[in-house]
Amino acid sequence: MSDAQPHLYLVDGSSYIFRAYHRLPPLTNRHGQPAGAVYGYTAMLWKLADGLNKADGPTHMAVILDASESTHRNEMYDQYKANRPPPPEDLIPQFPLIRVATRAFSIPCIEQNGLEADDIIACYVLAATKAGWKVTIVSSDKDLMQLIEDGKVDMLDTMNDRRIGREQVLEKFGVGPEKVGDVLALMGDSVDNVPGVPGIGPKTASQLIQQYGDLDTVLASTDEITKPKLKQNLIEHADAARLSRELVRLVCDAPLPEPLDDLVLTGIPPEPLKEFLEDQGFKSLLNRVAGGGASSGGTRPVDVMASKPVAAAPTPPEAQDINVDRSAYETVTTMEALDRWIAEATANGFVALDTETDCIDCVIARLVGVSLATAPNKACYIPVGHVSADLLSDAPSQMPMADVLARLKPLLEDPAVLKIGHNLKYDWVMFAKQDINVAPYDDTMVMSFDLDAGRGIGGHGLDELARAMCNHECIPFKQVCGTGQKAITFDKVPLAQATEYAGEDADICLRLWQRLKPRLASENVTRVYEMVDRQLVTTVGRMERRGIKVDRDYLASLSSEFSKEITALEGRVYEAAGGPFTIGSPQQLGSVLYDRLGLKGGRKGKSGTYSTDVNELERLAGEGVEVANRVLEWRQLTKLRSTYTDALQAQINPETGRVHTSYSLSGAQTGRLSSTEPNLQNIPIRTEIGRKIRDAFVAEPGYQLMSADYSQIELRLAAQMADVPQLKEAFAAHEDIHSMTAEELFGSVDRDTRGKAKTVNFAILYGISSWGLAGRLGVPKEEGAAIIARYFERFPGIRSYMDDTLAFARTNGFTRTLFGRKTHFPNIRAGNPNHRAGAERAAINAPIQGTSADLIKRAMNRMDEALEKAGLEGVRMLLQVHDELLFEVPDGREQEAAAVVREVMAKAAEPAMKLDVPLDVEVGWGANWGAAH
DNA sequence: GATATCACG
DNA sequence: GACGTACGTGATATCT
Repeated sequence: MSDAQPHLYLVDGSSYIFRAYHRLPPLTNRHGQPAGAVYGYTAMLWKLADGLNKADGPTHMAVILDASESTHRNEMYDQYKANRPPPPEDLIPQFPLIRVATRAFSIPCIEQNGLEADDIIACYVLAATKAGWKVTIVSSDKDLMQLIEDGKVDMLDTMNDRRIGREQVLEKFGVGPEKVGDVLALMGDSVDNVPGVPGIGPKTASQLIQQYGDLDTVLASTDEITKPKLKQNLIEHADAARLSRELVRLVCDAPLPEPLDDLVLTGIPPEPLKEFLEDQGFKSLLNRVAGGGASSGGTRPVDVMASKPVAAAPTPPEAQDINVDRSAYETVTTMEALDRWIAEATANGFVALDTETDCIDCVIARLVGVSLATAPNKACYIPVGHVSADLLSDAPSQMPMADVLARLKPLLEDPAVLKIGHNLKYDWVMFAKQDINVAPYDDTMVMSFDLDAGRGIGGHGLDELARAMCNHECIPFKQVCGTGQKAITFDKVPLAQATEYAGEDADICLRLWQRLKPRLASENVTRVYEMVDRQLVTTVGRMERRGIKVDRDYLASLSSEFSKEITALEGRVYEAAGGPFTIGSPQQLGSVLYDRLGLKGGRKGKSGTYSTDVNELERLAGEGVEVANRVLEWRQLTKLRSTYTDALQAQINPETGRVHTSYSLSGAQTGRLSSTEPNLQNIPIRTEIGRKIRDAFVAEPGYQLMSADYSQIELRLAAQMADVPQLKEAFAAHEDIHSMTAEELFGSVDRDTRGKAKTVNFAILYGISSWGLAGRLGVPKEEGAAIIARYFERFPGIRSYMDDTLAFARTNGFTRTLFGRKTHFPNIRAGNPNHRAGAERAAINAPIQGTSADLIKRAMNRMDEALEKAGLEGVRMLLQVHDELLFEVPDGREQEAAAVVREVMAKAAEPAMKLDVPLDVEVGWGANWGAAH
């Protein structure tokens, strides 16, 4: 390359690591320090340096960093960058590692007091172009776009591999690079706190500069401007605009800290690099060095493993056989024996435990026995509530429950003894009812969920895990208690059998813990386990115990109201159909509609039966088929009656008079909670008639129900994670996001375009297809495709977010949320394109839905303490519905409670993370849930 | 136990 | 270029 033109690559290191930090999972290095951004940075440098000797690759290279806090800009304007939040806590330790990484590549790392990285870059650009070199700036900072010159200087955004030249600048700003500074001066920059002119954003700024040529001319021509508000702002803030122009002007005449020729790139000496990669534990990169110097190949970020596994296993770790000897378990019926087990557990420092009860619902269940395990095959069962199996025999010999609990309490609350449970929420509530607060604890079900969500081993139940991880079959509950009519409760199970069953549960739980615990660190899920999900066990346990009051009489009257209407509707449907049939049977209904009445419609589904779902019925109704409407109404009312008004009454706990749902902590693969028996996360709200059900959820006398929900949280997170400036700015300005999208996509905002934009926004979150979108919007598929294309064009970050997420998922078999939660997608590499496409859509959605779940979980974990601190211990958090929390608040304390709740929810990401988008929370209250919205 | 439908975010 | 008609849940009724 002796006579080739030198090509200098200038890497904007500071801006890169911020973006890498937000875009990459929160990985840790071999020392357990956060290293996600460092990893991303290392992979990027590798890729760049690998371009040596390739067409348009670097011959010279340097990394530019910000050295000092204060520069000449602060002398001009003391508020410069004053609003900038401190970096996230787990990014701070990564800054120094950036220098270490750069040195490991033997690439110069340049910083200079009093100059920002942007200025140093400008100086080098000027010097290099004067010498006839080509320059590529590796950054996506819009300030640096001022430096672009066709054929001489371009920019490279390595996150999405995009080259930025004059054309791209024109596209973004509507003006060439030489005028970018004027546009920036008018629009200002909230991140750097460059004031700009109020009311002027990118659109107006660009238009003014296009019209008048430069900033000074704009400011001198205010009398030509017709819009009164704009004119006034330009006059009033002319000085701010001039100051802004100076703030965004890059210094390009400072002396170069290192001469140009010293930046030459001759190749990367392998030894220092190897040493660095080994120290960090970046195994996949290390393998490439070992393969022989700078090699080629993709540098997609892969999971950083601590010491053991080399790459993220696409399949779960293999099962390891265990030997279970149930005959070794002991039935404890004397104080002496109990004390022996307690001493053993205390000396051990940990103990696995399980409770047996007479009912699956922990709020009403009574304790029957407790099992403990201190080592494999070393388990015992302590019966406390067994009764005789029939009227003829006596109850088995056992200690009084009160005595046993009094002895167990110190152990269960001993801060030096870790209590290990499987789905410990259940056991925690059982003991909480006896005034025992089990702590500290681990939960093997939650661990399994955090490690293997979506991994295709089914659920995370003890029996399933024993099978998948240990090739062991647990005694089925059915075998002990029977099924159907003959089923008995556990208190009637003979002690010998009970001991084998219960002892096994504790024994297996302990073995699972021994296998799962070390994987948390090595597979980088410690953070989400410790900071989110483990704490949630007791948070949710407390909520389940509280329950929510339901007005039974009101539900009963709704029920009969619905019944009357249902009967009336049935009469009309039968009349139209020419005879009675089972409306609830889709088969019969289909045959009535399409065969007997001869309506036109399609077959659907493998079974070859007619589809009669809402879409079909609404289509028929639209064609004037009256009976379709009646069936729809009938469906709605029977659904409401059977699922809600009737079922809910039956769910009221006779002891508390309240409904206690059970939240599953490991039910939803994305990290959401799910609610069962009853499901309180799908109480109607979308239709007026359905909303009446919400009015049945009431507050105790002297209390109000207060609802607090995150506004548009998933779209906000999409804006954050995909790093879409327009969306982030719109949220920061509390604009209506669907209107803003409508403006961008269709050029105008009215009811129709806003509605379409809303659909498009959701489509994006769910992993879009042009067919699907077209179907939803009722437009031809070409138009659907065109809208998607326009969306990607207007919000380019979305495209790269999707590409990056899918590439990551394909490489690693899982995705991660901002807090590191993993969701696995075994089908992401499926041969069946249908399965694969499904996995891809789910993989695009999971980080967003999952991050939203992480956030509200963090808020929930902090809520009780925050309320207590504010003197609001009377406020009780009752329900969670994905982005909503429902509270019971003493009359008169609503305002105070709202303030605390809002604060905790809005700051849920902190201090681990500082989001660019605000998390707005809408709060309302009233006598019932319906009124609280 | 599978399938269809529909309630929610 | 084919693929398919949005992501995540749980409850109920009907029919096999």
